Amino acid sequence: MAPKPIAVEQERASKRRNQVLEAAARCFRLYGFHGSSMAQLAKEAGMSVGHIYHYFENKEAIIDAIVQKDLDEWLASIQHLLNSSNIFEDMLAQLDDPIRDWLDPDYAALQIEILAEAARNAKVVAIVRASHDKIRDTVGELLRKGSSRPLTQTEIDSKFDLIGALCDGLMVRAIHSGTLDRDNLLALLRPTIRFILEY
Amino acid sequence: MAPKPIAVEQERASKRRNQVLEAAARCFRLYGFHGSSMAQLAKEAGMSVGHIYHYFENKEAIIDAIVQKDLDEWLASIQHLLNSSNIFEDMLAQLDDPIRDWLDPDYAALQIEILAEAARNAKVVAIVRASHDKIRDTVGELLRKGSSRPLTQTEIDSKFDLIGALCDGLMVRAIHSGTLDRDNLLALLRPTIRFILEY
Amino acid sequence: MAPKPIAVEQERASKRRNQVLEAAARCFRLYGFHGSSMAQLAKEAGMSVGHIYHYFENKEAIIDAIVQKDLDEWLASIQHLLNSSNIFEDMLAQLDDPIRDWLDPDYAALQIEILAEAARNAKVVAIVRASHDKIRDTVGELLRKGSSRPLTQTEIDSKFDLIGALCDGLMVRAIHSGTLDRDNLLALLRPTIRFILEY
Amino acid sequence: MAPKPIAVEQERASKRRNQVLEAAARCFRLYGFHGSSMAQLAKEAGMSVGHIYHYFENKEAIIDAIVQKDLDEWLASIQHLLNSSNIFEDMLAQLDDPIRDWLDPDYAALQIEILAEAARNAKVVAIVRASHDKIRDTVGELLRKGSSRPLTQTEIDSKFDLIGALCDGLMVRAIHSGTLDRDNLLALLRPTIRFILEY
DNA sequence: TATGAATGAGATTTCATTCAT
DNA sequence: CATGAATGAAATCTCATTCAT
Repeated sequence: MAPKPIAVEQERASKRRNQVLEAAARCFRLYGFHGSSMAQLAKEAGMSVGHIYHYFENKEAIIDAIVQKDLDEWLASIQHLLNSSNIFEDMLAQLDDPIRDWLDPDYAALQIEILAEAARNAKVVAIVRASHDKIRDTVGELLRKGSSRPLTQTEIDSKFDLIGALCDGLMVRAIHSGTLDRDNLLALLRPTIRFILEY
Repeated sequence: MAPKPIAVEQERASKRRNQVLEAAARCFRLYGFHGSSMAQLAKEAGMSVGHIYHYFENKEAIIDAIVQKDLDEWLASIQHLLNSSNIFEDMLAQLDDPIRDWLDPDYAALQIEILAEAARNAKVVAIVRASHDKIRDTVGELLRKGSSRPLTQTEIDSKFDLIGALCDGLMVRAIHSGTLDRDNLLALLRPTIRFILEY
Repeated sequence: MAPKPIAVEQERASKRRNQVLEAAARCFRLYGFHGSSMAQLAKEAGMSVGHIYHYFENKEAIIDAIVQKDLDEWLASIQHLLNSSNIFEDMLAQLDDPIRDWLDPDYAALQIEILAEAARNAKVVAIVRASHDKIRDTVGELLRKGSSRPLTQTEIDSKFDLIGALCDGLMVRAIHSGTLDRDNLLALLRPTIRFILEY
Repeated sequence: MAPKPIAVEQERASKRRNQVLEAAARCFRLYGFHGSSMAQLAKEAGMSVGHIYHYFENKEAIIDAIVQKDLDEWLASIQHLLNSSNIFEDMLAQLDDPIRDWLDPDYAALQIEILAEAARNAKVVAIVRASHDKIRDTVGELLRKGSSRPLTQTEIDSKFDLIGALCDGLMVRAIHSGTLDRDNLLALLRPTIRFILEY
């Protein structure tokens, strides 16, 4: 019989790849990169161990793909602010959703896992830094556009890093605090970020 | 031969235990909990693999002890502020040293490793939370003492969490940013913390 | 559509089979029987993995076919000497070409691979021995025809085995000597073979 | 309790290493380097799989050691001829034992396995060539000493290679001939080698 | 005829832990 | 107190073979 059209094949392959990535994300969240075995990934993905290797060269490649995907989504989520006419107010107004993510232990667990891997794995740290640089550029532009006065590059950098540190830090505390009171936190977070933005 | 006095024996044992913990800390910083083998720990500690099991029940116990030790040192490092007469000013003045730690990639790597483990390991998260609660109490008292007006518990909590998030977040960024400009950062960090303290 | 004539079909099939065998020979030379995967063979043959199984029952069958083919070619290459009127002189005069083969590392590698397989694989050793017996018969006849005096069967056998050993041995040395000086070797090889022939 | 004397430990370790090598030689003879699994080696050596890795870095290291050991024994077996006063006659007289080895299918199988590996494995070919060069030097000296007339280096080389080819070739034929008549073969081999030696 | 997705067994290697000495 | 030989389970990865299309 004739082989199927290429487009159909590719779509199918891409679906399978995603199937693996989603299974991997679940496993990695629960057990970490090195705590998740290929056998677990395979079971979770509903696929044989060997077949995963049709889509990914090795386990490392799955980790890389997960990290890349996660950062891409992050980057995409701030792009729309570039078109805002009142950037700072929009940022502050839309703080709720990201905060929900950062304080979600599942989400936080994967972020921390990525960080821990980045601390020792050259390939992963390269991926993280490349994305981070893009985010820095994007947010830098947001800060410049939204500011009421001209900012030097070092001012932009320190504002970016401090706001970033607040976000990352909340994520960290989502893990080691028993429970955080989100509303209570937001009540102080908002004025603090405004303070930094307008400093 | 006459048996040695018990006190001497115990001191010796305690020394050996620390020898292991210090070796473990070095390994864990470099390779992570799961990337460090017992053989590596033994080599680094100048001791046989089997002998480590005289001092620690298993690898897990070493991890627990490292985590506990790290948090104890953290806690100890803020105790002296309780006796200060001008708490906020002292805190801000003494920000340099901790910042140096947080931005040190080696130090940061171990903290992240602990966090990642805490995200999945019930015993470790219990240790971290117990210490965290003590720190929360101590810092809470500092905030109460140092504040110019009476604070509600929720106010104290949010201030603590936000300042804590800033610290933790800087550590995170020490890993995924290439290099951070410490002085530039401090120039904005100090007023931001002051803002939170005095809010 | 009308089915194609059977002969055409068969010729096509035979072509495809050879395509696989030639690809296999290339792979086996480079990586050995067990170092070549079916995926490699398929790629080299410009054919899908699954399709190879239309022409060969399994990998073993490909190995068998390669071995058979190689020996058949060997056998064919000495047939024409049977018609020679001056057998020994023709043999000695035509020594150059086979020597070139035996000293060619690529050629030698496949022969050794076949031998190594024969040492452990009953089917392969059977194929090799069957061919070997035919070669023994053919060369035996050459020796009888070319000899100036009547030879006993044991004399023929030992002459055959010793000349054969010289050829096989040169091949072996092509692998483990860095480089052999072919001309230098021929200068002594020719009189030695003549010595054996005329003994 | 006090640790044992180092010498005793080392002897024990060396014994264990040999235990592995002997088991490996048996397996490799029967199933080849790549046909023998670490599990088989372990079983044959009466040792757990993991423990083999205390003595050898990996499977490759075992192969290398086997190859080296085999060649060392070969080299040792010809050293005593250097002290002979009638080298050629001694060589011819002592031909029986080596011939027995070369025609032993078990012995031959391992040699062929080594060759096949050498044809593709850079490390193994280096080991083989290094030993081969030593053998060439030793035999070269034997040829020079035993010869009745002065020999050029190229003459020595071709004599060495041709005699070597005869030996290697007999080994090859031990595998692919059903059975060889050793006495019959020797009756022709001896004069042939004498012919080469005295050419 | 032709594809390549899919499987699952098996290979090498690592490592926490135990135990005889 | 001290060693490191020894185990065995589990991890990653490869590959011959099958099968739906």
